[in-house]
Amino acid sequence: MADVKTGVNPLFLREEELRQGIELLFYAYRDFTSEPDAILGKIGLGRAHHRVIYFVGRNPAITVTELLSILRITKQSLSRVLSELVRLGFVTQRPGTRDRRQRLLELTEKGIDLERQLSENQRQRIARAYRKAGAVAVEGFREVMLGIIDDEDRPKFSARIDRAATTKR
Amino acid sequence: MADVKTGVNPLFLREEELRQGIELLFYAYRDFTSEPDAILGKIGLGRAHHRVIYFVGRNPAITVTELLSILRITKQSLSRVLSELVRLGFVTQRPGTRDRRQRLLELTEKGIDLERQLSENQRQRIARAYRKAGAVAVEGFREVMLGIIDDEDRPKFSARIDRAATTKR
DNA sequence: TTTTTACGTCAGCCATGTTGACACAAATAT
DNA sequence: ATATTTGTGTCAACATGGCTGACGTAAAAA
Repeated sequence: MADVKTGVNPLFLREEELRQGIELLFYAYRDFTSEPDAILGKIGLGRAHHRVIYFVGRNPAITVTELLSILRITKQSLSRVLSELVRLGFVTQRPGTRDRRQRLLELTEKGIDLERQLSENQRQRIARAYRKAGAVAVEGFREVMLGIIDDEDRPKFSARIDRAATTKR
Repeated sequence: MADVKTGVNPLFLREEELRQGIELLFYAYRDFTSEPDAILGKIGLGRAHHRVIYFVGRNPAITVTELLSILRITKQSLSRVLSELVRLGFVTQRPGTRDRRQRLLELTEKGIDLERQLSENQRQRIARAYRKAGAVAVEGFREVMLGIIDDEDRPKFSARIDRAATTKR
């Protein structure tokens, strides 16, 4: 508030800039999730289902523990959603070969279809934004987003490594 | 999948790029909200309270209707959270002067303190990311994020206009 | 053989969203 | 002047998706 009076404090601009960053994240996430949510709503599913379908599709044969570490929710919370998806035939489970306690998760055809439909929307939104902003801006976007993300998850965005090489099934 | 076999399909890279965009948003938002959530949890509040406190702090004398249009939730949902904040002394309401049906919302000292504490965390996260990425990247980040946001909310990010000039109280 | 790990389940609670219905005062339109 | 619309609030009921705590089982690892 003192900044308003002085009018020349560079910290005011900085604060304003940072608040814009906060708001960009809020609005982008709000709009980014709204359409898939609407599609999901029609078939009695929610955003939590979307996340599971997305990450299982993205990481075929992912284990429950790995999925939990991505989502950062409890196994009880995941269980509810995951067992619904299995029951409804979107996801299959099969025991791991080296470790038979594991349940490796995969999308069924039906699951792949739904995943496509949901993320198509989001991909289009991103594609539109990327196209409009241009390659340099996209690189800047990536850098800033990576800086916002906790260190431990950044490696996920390095030139994509075959997960089979780093995790044992 | 066909892309994997051909190995040279440029659409594969594009798909990968877009999926990375999706994931950047997921992880960034997850990490961006987790620390404020923890602070709020200790005093018995949640993310919904944070959003209200944030936008009331950002837009002093905002009306309930305006707040609803930002948050895109129902008035019943807002009511629960807002009346708690008023009851706990974080937010005050006063009737509008030109329109006495309105309840103009403002943060109390206590509300300002909490807002500071919560968004300080987020500002620091953004500041760190901005610093690391540099000015050009930040501009790219802004452009892409604006492209992701629905058209109608983009004007909010133009060189900040005095709200008093565009909305009547 | 003991301990740890991966996974699951039951039960209950909380936060935050929804819809629908009703109410009232104030502003606006006819 | 009266009728309608708008801004706000409230009650009630329900859904989703988090959480904790407790307990169980099979398989892997020590």
